[in-house]
Amino acid sequence: MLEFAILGLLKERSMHGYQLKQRLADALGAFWQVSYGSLYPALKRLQKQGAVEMVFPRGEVGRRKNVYRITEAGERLFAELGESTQVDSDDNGFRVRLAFFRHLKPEARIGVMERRRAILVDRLRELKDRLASYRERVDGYTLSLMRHGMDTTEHDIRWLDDMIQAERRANRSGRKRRAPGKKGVRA
Amino acid sequence: MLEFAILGLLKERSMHGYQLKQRLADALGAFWQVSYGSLYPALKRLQKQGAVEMVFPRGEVGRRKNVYRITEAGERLFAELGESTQVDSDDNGFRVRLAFFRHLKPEARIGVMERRRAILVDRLRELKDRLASYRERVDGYTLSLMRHGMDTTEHDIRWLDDMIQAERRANRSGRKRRAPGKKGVRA
DNA sequence: GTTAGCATGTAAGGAGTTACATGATTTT
DNA sequence: AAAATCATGTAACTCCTTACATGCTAAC
Repeated sequence: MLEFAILGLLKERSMHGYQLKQRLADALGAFWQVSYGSLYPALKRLQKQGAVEMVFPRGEVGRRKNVYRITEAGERLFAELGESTQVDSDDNGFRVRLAFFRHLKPEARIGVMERRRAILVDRLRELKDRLASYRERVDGYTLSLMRHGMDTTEHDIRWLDDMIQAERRANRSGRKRRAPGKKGVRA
Repeated sequence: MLEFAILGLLKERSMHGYQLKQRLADALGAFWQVSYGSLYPALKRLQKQGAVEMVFPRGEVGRRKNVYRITEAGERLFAELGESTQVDSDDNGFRVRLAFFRHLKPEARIGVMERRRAILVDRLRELKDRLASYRERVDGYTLSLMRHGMDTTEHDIRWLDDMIQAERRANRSGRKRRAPGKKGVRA
């Protein structure tokens, strides 16, 4: 997830680690805080893999700032991670991918959203089933937890439906157009 | 979190690992799936700490089933973990605690919910601030993510408020339910 | 001239997962 | 007798965190 986010940020422009953390906080700070202890090792891993490369060979400008640029291999890795089914059931995993959706192909976007939707529908059914069979046996707190979980999941599904619909509309009209309008995503 | 959940289940009745996993799936399966690869080692750790003990010295009844019982030390550990501020910002951490709220003292319950509320209020402010300052610069997907995050967080806060209120009402009125000293919990 | 912020990194550890490995018991 | 499910466990790994350690640079 972190490597995907790093690549997504570097697709916009080359940056150094410190900047990456700040930009990550801008878009996802409310849900996900990354520490340097995971960020810098992740950058090194990506460099070793050849997905990113350093723009200045450490120390060129006098200031110790390691600016990284995404490579061709990195672009491929980004696309691969963005469509990976490995993180579909991870709530935050979906948020992170959504934050970089603009860099995914429209078909990939719809695929990710529909897989996510299927997982939420499963979760909803699971909650409904449990609630139906345990209603008498569970305490009020657990009941409240389940009911709130159902509400939230239903809300999430409606949100996804709106986004899927908007995406399809955008794809049908004007094949070259980018993301749905800034105001038009939610009804 | 896992150790807290195990202790919470064992407070109700003694069980073996396999049963623990099933019961965990009953209450929290929609949010949290635990694997045996973490469950069994956790039980061993708890046993080594003296928080749980085996009821049958392995193999007594012929059947290889390790039934665990919570100890006095385990009860103390449960209460400590239930009030720990270490997991307040973890969404699932709160759900797990809620599922065992009935075993916490009323003051502890209110404390946990109010700390959770404060974190959600922070998250909401963070989202509002980011949205206000980045509205023009972020793409439609990120915008939608932030707006949906705000909606969800507001919904969660209202839910918490209802629960806090209900808890306070219950504490003020029904003080006579359930004496604090339960001695016959064994067996 | 010292505090705050910029910038990078490592070591140890936490809290899990997946895959593997085994065997007993119940159901069909 | 085969298949399903019950039951326990380990090894290797993932992906992150916290705490530590360093030094530069801008601002007050």
